[in-house]
Amino acid sequence: MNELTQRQREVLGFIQSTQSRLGAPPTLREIAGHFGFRSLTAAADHVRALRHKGVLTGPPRRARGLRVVSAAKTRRVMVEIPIYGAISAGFAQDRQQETKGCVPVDLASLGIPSTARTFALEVHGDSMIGRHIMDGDLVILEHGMNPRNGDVVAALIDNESTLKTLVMERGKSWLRAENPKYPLLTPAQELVIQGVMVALIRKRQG
Amino acid sequence: MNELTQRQREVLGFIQSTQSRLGAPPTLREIAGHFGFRSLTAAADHVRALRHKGVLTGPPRRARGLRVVSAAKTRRVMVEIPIYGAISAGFAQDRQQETKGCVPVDLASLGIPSTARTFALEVHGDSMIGRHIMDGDLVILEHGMNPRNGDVVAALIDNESTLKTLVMERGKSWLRAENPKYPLLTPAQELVIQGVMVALIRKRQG
DNA sequence: TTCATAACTGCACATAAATACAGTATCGCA
DNA sequence: TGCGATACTGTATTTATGTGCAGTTATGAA
Repeated sequence: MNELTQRQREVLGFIQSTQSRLGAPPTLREIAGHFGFRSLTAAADHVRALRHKGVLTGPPRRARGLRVVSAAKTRRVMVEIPIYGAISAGFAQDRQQETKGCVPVDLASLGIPSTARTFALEVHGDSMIGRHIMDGDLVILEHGMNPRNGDVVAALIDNESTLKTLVMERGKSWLRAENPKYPLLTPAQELVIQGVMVALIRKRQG
Repeated sequence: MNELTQRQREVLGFIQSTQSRLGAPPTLREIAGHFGFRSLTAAADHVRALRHKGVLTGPPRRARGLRVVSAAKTRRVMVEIPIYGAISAGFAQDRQQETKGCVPVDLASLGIPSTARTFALEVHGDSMIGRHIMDGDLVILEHGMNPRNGDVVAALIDNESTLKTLVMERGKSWLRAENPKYPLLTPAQELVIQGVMVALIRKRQG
């Protein structure tokens, strides 16, 4: 009953990110514009559903009157940073339970578009040193994003999340490993692409 | 010139408190209602004055379009990101005027300690590729921080901010350039160290 | 004095925004 | 088969909101 659909999660995520980015929730027009709706009613329907399910509130008939209810859970995009390899097969659903570490990061403040499917990986080892990704770096990824040729993606190999470079050639996709432990090229179709790298954060060693 | 009157401070305070309380800035009517103005123009005048004095911004003719600028001073550390080379000799004082680009970044959310002397540089070229710092990366630096051996620091060379590696040996400090354009080693005493790198942010190419 | 500015009142107006209403299409379910 | 929910298109209507114009009062500087 209280479950949100995929689309509703996307709309809620957009409302949240707009709130933290601009300091005010979006209008129905802005929601419709962001998702490409040609009708305001589409956005209004989603907002009505989110209101009905209790995750949105606020006075009616007021400009930018939306308020996200579960502020503690959802006001900011909290990126979950699992220890290397913690993400396993049942990705989308079980993500919450399987993360061992969690660091809150406000991606909107970085100008990085963040949705409900944004997550992060802490890099272990020098396997991606060819792409200048170092041990200890934080890689921000987006699940379900359409990758482009040369993008760094996370794939599930031997029950571990591994970063690879996506290579598209003659209509086929390959994953180029920068880690000698694995074959240099792997057909992308055989693997689950967990996410596409959208940003990287490196901190000075404490 | 830039001083706010007592009344203007009150209005600004109300806008700020409404923003943090409700998640959106107030409308002119709400401002007028709170202060007992019987005319909207009173509120509009104050907002116009606050805009003119630079503490308020945001798009015009938009519902709840006000945005408080002073966030940089009070709430969040907004990091100024000058285009490469924009930082020149008069560093601390003239920083505001000389920045060409500016991106607000909430460093606290990254777990990076940020002070008034935190700033950032956008990296141009591959001169720091040896430290896996790529073209287009955002380097967050701290001015006045005590550097450690091997830290990446920004130094002023030929009126440009240049990233170098600090090497300490036998009580002496050297700057190791990763850029063939400059001598490999430079005595650190002869140069002004503008800041020590504390973090790095890399975004996916749009 | 005159002028500028701050701090308002009061009204009119254009538009930004939310909402209502009437449909269409798909899907799972009983 | 019908029903409800989801996910939309398209149009119209009402409300909310920002802004413009004209005028008042007070204060302080030229």
